[in-house]
Amino acid sequence: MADLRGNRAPDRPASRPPARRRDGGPAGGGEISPGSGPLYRQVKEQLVREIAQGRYPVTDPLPSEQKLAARFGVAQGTVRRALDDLTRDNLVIRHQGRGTFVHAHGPERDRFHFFHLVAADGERRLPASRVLSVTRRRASQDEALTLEIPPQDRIVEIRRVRDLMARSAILETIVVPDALFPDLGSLPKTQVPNTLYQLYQDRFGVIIHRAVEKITAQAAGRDDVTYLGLDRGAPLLLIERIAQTLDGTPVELRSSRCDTRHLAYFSDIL
Amino acid sequence: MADLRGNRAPDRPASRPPARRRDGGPAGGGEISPGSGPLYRQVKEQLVREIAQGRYPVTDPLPSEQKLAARFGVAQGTVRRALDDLTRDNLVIRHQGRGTFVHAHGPERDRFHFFHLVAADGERRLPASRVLSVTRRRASQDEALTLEIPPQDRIVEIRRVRDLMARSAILETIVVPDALFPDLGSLPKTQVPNTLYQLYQDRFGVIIHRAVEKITAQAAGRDDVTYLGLDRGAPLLLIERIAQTLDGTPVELRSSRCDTRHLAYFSDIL
DNA sequence: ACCTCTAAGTCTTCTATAAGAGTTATATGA
DNA sequence: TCATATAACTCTTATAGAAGACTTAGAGGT
Repeated sequence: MADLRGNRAPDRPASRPPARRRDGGPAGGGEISPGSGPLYRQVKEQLVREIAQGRYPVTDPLPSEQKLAARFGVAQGTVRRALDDLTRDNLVIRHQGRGTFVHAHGPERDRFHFFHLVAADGERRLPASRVLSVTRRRASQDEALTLEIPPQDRIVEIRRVRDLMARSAILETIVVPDALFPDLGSLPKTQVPNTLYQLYQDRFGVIIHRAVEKITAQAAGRDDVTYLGLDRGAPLLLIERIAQTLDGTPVELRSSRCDTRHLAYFSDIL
Repeated sequence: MADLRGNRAPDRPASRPPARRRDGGPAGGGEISPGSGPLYRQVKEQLVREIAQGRYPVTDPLPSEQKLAARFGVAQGTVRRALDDLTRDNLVIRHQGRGTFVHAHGPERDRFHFFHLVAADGERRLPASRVLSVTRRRASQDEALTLEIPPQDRIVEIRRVRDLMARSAILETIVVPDALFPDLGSLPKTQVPNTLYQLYQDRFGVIIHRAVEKITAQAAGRDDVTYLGLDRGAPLLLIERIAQTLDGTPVELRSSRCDTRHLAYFSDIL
């Protein structure tokens, strides 16, 4: 495997990619053989596959542009084009002189990229968490449907309250498939870290790549009164998030009920 | 003006850019003269300036890569790098064989890029608008501050109700500086179009480029009861948007009060 | 003997250039 | 009117050198 250039002769000079153009003439119709479209896109898609299957640990770099170019049988610039695309898709991060790394989760990324709630004073801080419960149970019909797991499959549910500015501000319920996160359900409450995505990544090899959030206004119910100190029926913000991995598999359901008296959701439209 | 290559000799062959590397030797210190940083970034910044000042009407294309390369005295690939950046910043849109155009507003872009409210059934539709009033008045202190205009300056306020699925769903108040939008305040209610950003662009040459939205939950007040048919105190979503032009000048304040019983705000985190 | 600093070397990504291929619109002739 | 060139444009690929970061060998001090 490796060479993307299709069914040409395997006489690659190894040090200098041949000055080919495209596979197949301009008249040909199908061109389905080894992958169609621009070379750089084929390279990109192959790299996405490899990253998705966890081939490159976040601690050490991907093969260099030169190595990848040799492996795929294309020019270094073509690999570079693909890697640039991966960079703007937030899949990898590159450091001149050091190498290219799979973009890992950490406090920074979780705070700025995946956490959009900002205190009234404008300060962006990651809240402290107080875990209420960690339980293992069977998925509801809705949960199984959105997580794309068999009905009645086991899931792990984490409930927690997050404090912002010494105030209980967010009541959060997190649901993940038990199959993907073995032993997570047995984790003691005190051992659940604040930045869960980092845990998913470091302990279970699951990298959260994108998320979709649905935001509505709700009236405070019993739990909201208990844990957030809201009046019954007071307006609160409900954020329902579905988080996905690289290949689009939904792996986490998260509903956050927020007291927006001292808190707001911020969204940038670029 | 034009040539970005600094204070070199003006002996450019016009058809073939010289094979230079950088201005100044590696030992030199300052290098402040014509602009620092990579060439492609200088080209990009120059293009942003020209686009921001409305030099290229949205109807016809920018100069071709070759022309720009000749004008700036760089290679075509360098201009291309700059234009690619502008593409991913949503400033321009490119069509192979046709040309490069300033990315214009229209129903499509307004619907998918700047309108994040989606009906419960998942359908994405731009709502119909019913304009309540168009008035000219003096800016409040807050409004003047966020719009960065002199206090007490004149502004135009548009109030309207937007219907989604034959239901009054959004109560919207829009505030823009009168100075930037002459005669907008005199527009009859029936003449206010649905997609305002297209109007800003086509009639006033103001291109909205990015926006920041702050979302909170609120209790329904008197107006909400009147126009949205909500019960007093019922929870609703308040979206406060500040829209900016290319150069970051805030030009529009928009507050949308949404009945989220049949509507939700969607946010994609990529 | 051991530690510290320095400099060369090597490996990495970044920048700039070039040329040919593909796409689209327009002009031209049957 | 329709087919066919033709011109103008962007897109793709390739190559070379520059810039940055880490490794390692060696000098010099303690």
